[in-house]
Amino acid sequence: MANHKCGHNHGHDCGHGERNHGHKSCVSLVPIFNHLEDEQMEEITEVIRSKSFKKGEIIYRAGEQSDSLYIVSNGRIRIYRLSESGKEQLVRFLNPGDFTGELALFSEAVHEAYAQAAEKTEVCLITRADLQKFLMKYPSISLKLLEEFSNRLEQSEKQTTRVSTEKVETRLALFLAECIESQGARPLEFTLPMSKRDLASYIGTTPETISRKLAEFEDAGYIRQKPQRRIEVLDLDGLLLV
Amino acid sequence: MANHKCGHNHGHDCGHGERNHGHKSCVSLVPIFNHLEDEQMEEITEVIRSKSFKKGEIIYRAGEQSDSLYIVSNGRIRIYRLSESGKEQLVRFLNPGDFTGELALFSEAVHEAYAQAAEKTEVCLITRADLQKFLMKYPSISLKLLEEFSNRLEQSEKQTTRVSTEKVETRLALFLAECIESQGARPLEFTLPMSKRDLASYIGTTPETISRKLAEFEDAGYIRQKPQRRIEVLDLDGLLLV
DNA sequence: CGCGGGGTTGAACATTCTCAAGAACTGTGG
DNA sequence: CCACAGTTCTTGAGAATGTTCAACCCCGCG
Repeated sequence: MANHKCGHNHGHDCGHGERNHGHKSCVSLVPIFNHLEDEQMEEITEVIRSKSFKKGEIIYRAGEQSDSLYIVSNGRIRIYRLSESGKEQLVRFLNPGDFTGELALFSEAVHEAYAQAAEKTEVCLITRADLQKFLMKYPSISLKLLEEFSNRLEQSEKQTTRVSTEKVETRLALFLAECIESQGARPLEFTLPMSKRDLASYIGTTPETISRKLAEFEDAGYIRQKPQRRIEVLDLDGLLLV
Repeated sequence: MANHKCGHNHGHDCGHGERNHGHKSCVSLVPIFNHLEDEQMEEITEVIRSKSFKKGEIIYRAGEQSDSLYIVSNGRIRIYRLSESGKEQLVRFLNPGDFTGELALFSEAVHEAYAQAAEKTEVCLITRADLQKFLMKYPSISLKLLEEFSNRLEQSEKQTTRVSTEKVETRLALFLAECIESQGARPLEFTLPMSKRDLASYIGTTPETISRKLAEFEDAGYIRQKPQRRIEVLDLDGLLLV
C-alpha cells in the first residue's frame, strides 16, 4: 500500500534475465517486502532478476523443479492445475504485486500447478537460497509471508467447501457478489475478471452451465448482462438467496 | 521425527489450564519446534498452557476471536466448515503433533472453521503474542511453519481440483489409494480413518453415495469390505482407472 | 434387551454434463 | 473501415450422475 514510489501502473521493463541493480521495480510493490527499510530493500533488489513472457507462454509446469519465487511486476499470470484424470482447473490469477512459486520453495521442490502468462507479463525472480537468507535475517518478512499463506489457505478451503456443498447456481451467485465487493463499483456494475470459460473452470462447472445460469439470473431480474463482460447487478439480495 | 524423548504414544496429562513448567510434553512432538536446542525449547515450554476437551466438545467456532495456536498433544480434532447455505464440510483431522488456529493468527483474528474434539483430547496452547515473539527471535521456526502451510495449501488446492473436476467414484478411489499409501499396509488392507459419514463430507458427497460406490467397487472385485471399517484392496490398478 | 447411531438400499427426482450446432464477438490484415 | 478467421459464447435435447427421502438393518453398548 505505502511505498509506491515507482509509478502507478506498474509498468517497468526490468531487462531480460539481467540483474537489475539500482531501482526498486517489483520489490517495492510486493506487500511482503514493503514494510522494510530502504536499506534492506536495496539488499533484496540486488539479488533479483527479471524475466518477461509473451501472452500464453508457460512460466512453469507441474512436475518441474522449482528454485525461485516469482513476483509479478506487470501483466497477469494464470495459475491452474490438472486433476488426476487430466481435467484443468483454474486456481487463481496473479496481478502485479502477487507472487507464486512459494509452495515449491518450502516443501517439495517441485511445482504442483501450471503458471501461464495471461498476457505479456514481467516477473521478478528471487532464488530459493537468497529468499531463505533474507527470511532468516529479517524475520518480519516471514510473518508477512505467513499472513499471505493464511489468506490463500483460507481462500482455498472456502472454495473447496463451496464446490463440495453448494450447487453451481449458488457458487456463481457468490462469485458475482465477491466481484462487486472487490471492485466496489457503485452502480452495481462490474467487469468479469476472466473469460466465462475460465470462470467455469474456476467455479468447477462447464461454460455451458455458466451461460445458462447467467441467463436464468437475467430472466429472474437479478442481473443484466452487457457487452464486454460487464454485468450489472439489479438485485443482490435476490441473487444471494438463490 | 527426531527428538521424541517423551514416549511413544503421546499420552500426557499436561494439567488443565495450568502453566506446565518443566516438562516438554507437547512441544517436543511438534515438527515445527523439534529442531530447536533444548534451551530454546524450554523457553517455549514456559509459555505453554494446556487444556483438555471431552469427546464432542467444540474447541472453537467460526466467527470466534482467535488468540492462540492449538497443538494436539493427544486425542483427535475434527476441523470442519459450514458453507454459506449451512452445509457442513469436513476439512481434516488433527492427530497428536498437528496444530491449528494458524489462520486466525496471521490474518483475520477470527476463526473461519470449527474445531471439535473427535475423542477425549488434550491440546497445548501458545498465545499469538508469545508465538510472534518466538518467530521474530528464532526465524527457523517460521521456515518450518511456512513449510507446513505450503503442504496444507497444496493439499487443499488438490482437494478443490478433485472436487471440481472428478466424479465421486474417482474421488473415492483416489482417497482409498491415499489411505493405502499413508498406512503403507502390506497385504493391501487398512482401516478407514473416519466414519463413512465423515468421509462423505470430506469427499463432497453423501453417505448414501459412498455406500453405493463402495458396493460397486466390491462387485467389480476391486476391494473387499470387512467389519470395523476395514477395507482390503484387491486390485489397486483397477480401482485407479475407474 | 432395547436404544441409537451409523450404514444400506430402493425409487423418484433434481442437477449438471455432453455433444452438437449455430451466433456473437475479437482482433487482424487488407 | 471491412471482411475473415478463430475464438468464445449460447442454446437445445438427451443422458449421466448424484441427491433426497424413507424404510430398514445391523451392531455395539448401556
